[in-house]
Amino acid sequence: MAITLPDGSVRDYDAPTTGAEIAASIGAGLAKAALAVKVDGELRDLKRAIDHDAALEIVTSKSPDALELVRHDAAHVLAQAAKELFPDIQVTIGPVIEDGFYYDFSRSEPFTPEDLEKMEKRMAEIIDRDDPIDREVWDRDEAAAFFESVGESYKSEIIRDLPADQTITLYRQGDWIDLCRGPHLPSTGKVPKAFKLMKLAGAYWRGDSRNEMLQRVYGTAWLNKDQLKDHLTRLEEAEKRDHRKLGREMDLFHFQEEAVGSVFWHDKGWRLYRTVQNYVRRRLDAEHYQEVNTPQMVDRSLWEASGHWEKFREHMFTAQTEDDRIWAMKPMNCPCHVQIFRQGTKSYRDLPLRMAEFGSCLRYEPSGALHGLMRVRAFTQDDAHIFCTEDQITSETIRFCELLSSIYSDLGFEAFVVKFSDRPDVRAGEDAVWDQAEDALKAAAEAANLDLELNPGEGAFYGPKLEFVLRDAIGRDWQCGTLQVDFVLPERLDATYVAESGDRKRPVMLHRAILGSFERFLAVLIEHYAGHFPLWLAPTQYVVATVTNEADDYATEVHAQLAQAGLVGLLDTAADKISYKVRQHSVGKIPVILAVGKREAEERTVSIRRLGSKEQQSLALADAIHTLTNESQPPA
RNA sequence: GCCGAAGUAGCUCAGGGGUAGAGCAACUGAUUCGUAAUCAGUAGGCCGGGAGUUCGAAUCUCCCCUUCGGCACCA
Repeated sequence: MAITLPDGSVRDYDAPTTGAEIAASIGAGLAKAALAVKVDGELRDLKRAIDHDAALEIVTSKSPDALELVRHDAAHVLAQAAKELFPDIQVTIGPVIEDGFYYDFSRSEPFTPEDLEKMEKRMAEIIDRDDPIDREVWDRDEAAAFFESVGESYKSEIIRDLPADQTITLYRQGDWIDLCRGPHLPSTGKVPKAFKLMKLAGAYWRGDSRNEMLQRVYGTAWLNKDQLKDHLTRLEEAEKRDHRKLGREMDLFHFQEEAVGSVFWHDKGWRLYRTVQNYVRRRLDAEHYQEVNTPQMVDRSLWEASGHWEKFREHMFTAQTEDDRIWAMKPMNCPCHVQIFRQGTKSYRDLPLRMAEFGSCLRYEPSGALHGLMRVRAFTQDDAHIFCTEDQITSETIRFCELLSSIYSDLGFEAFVVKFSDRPDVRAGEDAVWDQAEDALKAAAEAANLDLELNPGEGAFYGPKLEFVLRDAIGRDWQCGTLQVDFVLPERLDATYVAESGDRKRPVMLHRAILGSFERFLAVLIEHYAGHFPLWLAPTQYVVATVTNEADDYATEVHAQLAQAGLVGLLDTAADKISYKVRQHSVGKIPVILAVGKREAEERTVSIRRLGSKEQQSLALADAIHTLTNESQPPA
């Protein structure tokens, strides 16, 4: 039997053999380091028989697959530990996730943080035992009966639902046996002690809120302790830049109980908001969007016509007036934009018609969904609808993508990925219309040179969508932009235009947003920059701080000239030490500190210190104003 | 909405049936100083809200609200 190794060499073995034996025949070191094998590209247990010619690769901790194996085994060790400590629980599933794993258990009593510590300790003991992990193939019915007999009804339910042609495998480690597809490490001792149980949470069985709630234990697992430490450090860094914390510290906004899910924007936060909004408005103007503004409150009949009443009624704020009319606070802008489109007769010559609104919407989001600025009940979208012909979908998509990537880049985000979400189970419109919409959007995305990740079944109820997910400074992803093709709403709300032929036709609506909502985007922006905004975005751009009161007059003049040049900043003439002032304003994340003392006053210069730098630069006042004015100009 | 945890000064937190605490911030005064903390003093609280137990509740019990971590949801 010929086994081809990654370096191209071919070795001959008697069949059957195993990955473990092959590794041993190559070298004792490799045998020890081996975690699993790849047979013709398929990841397998080291101990599983190999009985045919194959390309083979020994997987060690250096392989890209190692982390996944280790995390998967850590999940199993957790399940074993939990079962040993709490024999009355049922185990369910425990997959690998980003940075680690989780395991869902069924138990009437909630786990406590102390239980978490116990489980972690027991996991270490199981690893020390170094129990061999062995694969067994079982008959389906026997396996289901077995799990039923030991009180593991979730496992037997999983088995019953597995596809008929799937081999049922169980893995035995020590006294514990679990249903699993594998592959696994050869023994529990191979799991590095570089894991940590992170948190407890509730999670629905099979992800369905109609099902019972299980108890989920989250863990993080790595190949070595250094990696674990790095991960924990990254989490601490993320916590420091949490927009809720920075929002308070930088005096940008607050929330309070009387207005759950709505933002109280303070002076500085609102300045940031306006800066971003004004920037986006200029970009839209340049792209020939019409900016409109539509009613906050609209009679329910419009939402019934659009289909939103039926689908989202319980998530809408409503008001009833003396005349018994029911009004809905608009949860979105599209139906209103169609009303503007319907005013007067539109011609094909009017298309594409790009209608934009900084649309303030209200949605009664479920209480558990609220999260700082990221998910609120009152928010403003940078919304627009492009009314166009089918032929224009491609060119409008390309145009939009160019605008979007340019705006992201100006705002400091260079990387983003695009997801394509197609028809959901519950939807409006005929399948033929969906075919048409999906094909059109996909073709347009291809024409725009986008690399698409597929996101099946995640489209809006009226059409497929592209989702633009940007990556922030510490590698986290945030969905912000969207582009959705809609053939349904123009039909429902009876939007038409007169075609070249003189016939009335339905326009296509492209729903699109770049930031998504200002609230959410500003949260992302705050966290991306960790509050250290570039000058054009910073709500307070500079502070003029005196070294002694002898420089007060000059400092006042510097401040006045900067303000005259359009910059926003502070004057600090308090009788404190300059080092104290530097600290105060650095903590306040003011990007530029201009220190002026006797020397500067005499020479008519300023000493500039940038946030995050210990360097100082002495510049003539006029040059400093010139430099800072240039730097504070928005990109467009 | 569901599971779990938490709400004490502006912030971070201690206290745990018998008069409400600290550090930082704030305010007042002094300090005139060269790039991340000068000194002293003052003020600040219905201990998230409501009910109950008790001679007495910030503390114990119940209900509610909000926040946090997840799940579900996200037009």
